[in-house]
Amino acid sequence: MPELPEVETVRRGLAPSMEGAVISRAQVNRPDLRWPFPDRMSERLTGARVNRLGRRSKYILAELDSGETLIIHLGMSGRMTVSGDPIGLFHHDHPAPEKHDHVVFDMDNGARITFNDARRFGAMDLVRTEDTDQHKLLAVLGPEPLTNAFNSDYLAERLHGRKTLIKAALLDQGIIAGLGNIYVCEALFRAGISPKRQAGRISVSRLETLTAKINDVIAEAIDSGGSSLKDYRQADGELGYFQHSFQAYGREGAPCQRDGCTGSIRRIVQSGRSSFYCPDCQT
DNA sequence: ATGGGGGCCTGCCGGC
DNA sequence: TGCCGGCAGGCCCCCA
Repeated sequence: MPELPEVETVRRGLAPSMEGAVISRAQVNRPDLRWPFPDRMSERLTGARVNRLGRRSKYILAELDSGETLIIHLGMSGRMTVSGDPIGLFHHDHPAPEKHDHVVFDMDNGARITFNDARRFGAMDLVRTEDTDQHKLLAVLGPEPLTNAFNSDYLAERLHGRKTLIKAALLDQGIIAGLGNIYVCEALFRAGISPKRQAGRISVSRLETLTAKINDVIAEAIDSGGSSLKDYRQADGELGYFQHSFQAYGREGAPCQRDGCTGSIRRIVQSGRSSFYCPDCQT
């Protein structure tokens, strides 16, 4: 599920309940997700105050006053939902536990944060906060959209000479961090670039367009997620990801929405993943 | 170095 | 109604 905009939406949803609050109880219901949890994770989290909730790419970073940072990845199916009342004005019961509730944090403000992940491709780890950037999972990440480091000069340099498909290159978190299959499809559609084009054979001017469209689609998706935050606390945890309307992703057979284009969206499989694109206007 | 493909898990959906 | 194959928004790791 979660690419950068969804993870940022989750972060914003959790922040009011977690920042400044102490984890009074950390319930860990199994020894691992994708990898084993760090040693004594529950003990290291219990009693710690969350100074700040940050994000790097698709990772949520909970900076603790213990000097450690909890790194959280949602994988494909991970969800983090809030129940209870962080303001403390009203009494709210917590919903009954559900299947795949693997980690549950009770905060000292009454909020409960539940990490649910059916497929268990998610992950959690603890790292000394000053070593966060050097963590194995984070050290290899490229720049994110919407930062100064991500620009067309950078992209041109990284793609120069690369024979891999542009679709695969944009999914490579070491080149650009935070994109997944959906937003790569959407950005390539907006830029009019075929997912089948070789990464190193795209003109600089088209890479400028691509850079701008990546930034646009990510910013719009974050805004869209943010606009649904008022519903964040609903019991079903629905974040409204799917309210975002896609122009290519998932629209196989549907007419292309680009002005003047009479083509229709096709689905092809590239390196085992679906790509949705318009063969008429993405070249 | 680069790239392609397998594998990790469970749930859901469509077809028979 | 039940079974089965295919598919899913991620990412590490192994191999050529």
